Amino acid sequence: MPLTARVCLSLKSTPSVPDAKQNLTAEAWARAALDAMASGGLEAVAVEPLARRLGVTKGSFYWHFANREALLRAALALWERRETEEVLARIGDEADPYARIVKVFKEANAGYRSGRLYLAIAAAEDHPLVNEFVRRVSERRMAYLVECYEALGFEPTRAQHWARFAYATFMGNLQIRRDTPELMPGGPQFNEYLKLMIKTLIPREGADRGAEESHPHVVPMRQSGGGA
Amino acid sequence: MPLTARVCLSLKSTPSVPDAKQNLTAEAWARAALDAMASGGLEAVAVEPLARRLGVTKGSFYWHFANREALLRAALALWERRETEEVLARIGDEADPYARIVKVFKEANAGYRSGRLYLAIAAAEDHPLVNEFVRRVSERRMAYLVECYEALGFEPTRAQHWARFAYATFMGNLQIRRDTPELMPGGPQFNEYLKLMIKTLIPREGADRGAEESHPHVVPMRQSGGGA
DNA sequence: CCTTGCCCATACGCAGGCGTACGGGTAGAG
DNA sequence: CTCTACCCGTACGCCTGCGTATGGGCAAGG
Repeated sequence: MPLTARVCLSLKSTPSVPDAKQNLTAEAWARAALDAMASGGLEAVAVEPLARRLGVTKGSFYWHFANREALLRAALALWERRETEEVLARIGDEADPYARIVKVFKEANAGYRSGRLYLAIAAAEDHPLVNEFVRRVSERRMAYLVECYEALGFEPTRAQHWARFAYATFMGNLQIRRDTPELMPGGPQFNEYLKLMIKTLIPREGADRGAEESHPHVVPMRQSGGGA
Repeated sequence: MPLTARVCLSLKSTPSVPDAKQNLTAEAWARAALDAMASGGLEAVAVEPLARRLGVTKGSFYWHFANREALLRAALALWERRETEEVLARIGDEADPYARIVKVFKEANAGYRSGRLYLAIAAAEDHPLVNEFVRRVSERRMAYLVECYEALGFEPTRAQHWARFAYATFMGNLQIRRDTPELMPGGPQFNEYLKLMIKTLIPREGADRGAEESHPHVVPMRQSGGGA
C-alpha cells in the first residue's frame, strides 16, 4: 500500500518535500516531536500520537529509536543545533556590539514560534535530560549577551548584570506574548515599546542621554587581556 | 482505623494544624493540587497520586469533587485568591508609587515559591480553564503596574510600556532563577543587580540622570488633560 | 439501640500510552 | 528467481489514571 520511493536520506539534509509517504527518518521523528512539544509541552511527545500524526504505527518508531527517551534526546539535540546555528547565522557576522544586541532583541521578539518552543521545553526543567539541554542553551545565550556588553565597554560584573537584565526581558516578553497576547501591542505601538526597551537596555557608559534615533557606534574599551 | 476527630472546618479558615489524619476538606485537596502543580506541572495534578500523597484513596476525592476539572477549578481559584490577597496585603498600603514598584520588585524576586507556581500554571495555557485564570491574574498585575507608572506622572501609553517592560523583567527573572539558577547571583551581587533594575525601570520623567542612592519621591502629575 | 448523614475504602470497567514479539512487504544484490 | 536487509504493520501484555458502584465505619440525634 505505501508508495515506497526508497530514498534513505541522510541526517544532514532535510527532505524539503515530505513526498506524501516516504520512509521516515529519525530526524523526521525528532522534528515531529519538537512540533508536538511546542503545541502541548513535553507530555505531548508520545509515541502513539506522533505515529498517528505521521501516518505510521509504533513499528516504525521502535525501528529508529530504542525508546521514548531516545526520541527526546534526539529532539532536544536538534533543538540545540537549530538554536546555535540560527543565532550564529543571523547575527554572527555583525561587528558592532550595539547592533548585535538590537538584532538579538528584534529576533527574540519576532520569532514567536521558537520562543514558544523554548518556553515549552523550559517548562519541563524537572526532567534531568531536558534540564541539561536548557542549561546549555541558556548559558550560551547569556554568554553571548555578556560578550556584547563587555564589547560595549562594561566591566565583567556590570556586563553580566546588564546581560541578565536584557535576557530576562526577552523571556518575559515571550511569556506575555504567549499568556496574555492582548497586553502586547502591535504595529506602531510595538515599535515604540521595542525602541524603549532597546534604548533602556543598551546604555552608553556614563552618559544615558542623547542620540535618540541615531545609535552611534561606541568605541569598545580595551579590557586588559583581550580585545573585543 | 482513622482517628475521626470530627471538626469539619469551613473553607474560610485554614486548619493550621493538619493533625495527622483529620477528615480532608476540599481546600486541602486544592492546596495539595497547587503543591503538585508547582512541582510537576499541570499533569501532576492527578487524582490517584494526590490521594496517595494525602494518605487516602479516590473514594475521598470523588466525595468532595465531581471530577478532575472541578479540582483544577478549585485549585486555580485558590491560587487567584492568594495572589490578589497577598499582593494587596503586602503593598496595598503604600502611598508612594515609587516605593510600590520597588516593593513589587523585591517581592517578585524574593518569593521563589509563588513564582515557580506561576510559571508552572502559565505553562499550561493550552488548557482553556487555566488560560482564563492566568489571564485574569496577569492582567490584574499589569493593571496595578500601569497604575503605579501613571501615578508617577507617565501618560497612559508610556505607562503601559514601562509596566509591560517591568513585568516582563519580573517574569524573565523567574525563568532564569528556575532554569539556570547559577546565572542568578546571590548576596551583594544580587543587591547590585536589583538596584540596577530598579534604577533603570523606574525612571523620572524627562531626566534619567541624578540621584543614584537617594530616590526622591516624585510628585505625581495631574493626568486629566494628559501630562508628560 | 437504631437511624441518618458524612466521609472514605474497595473493586471494577474503561481508555490510552509504553514496550515487545512477530510477521509481512519491498527493493536491491547475486 | 532467490536471498537478504531494511522498514513497517499487527497484536499482545503491562501499567497508570479516570470515573463509578457499592459498602462500611463513625458520630450525632432521637
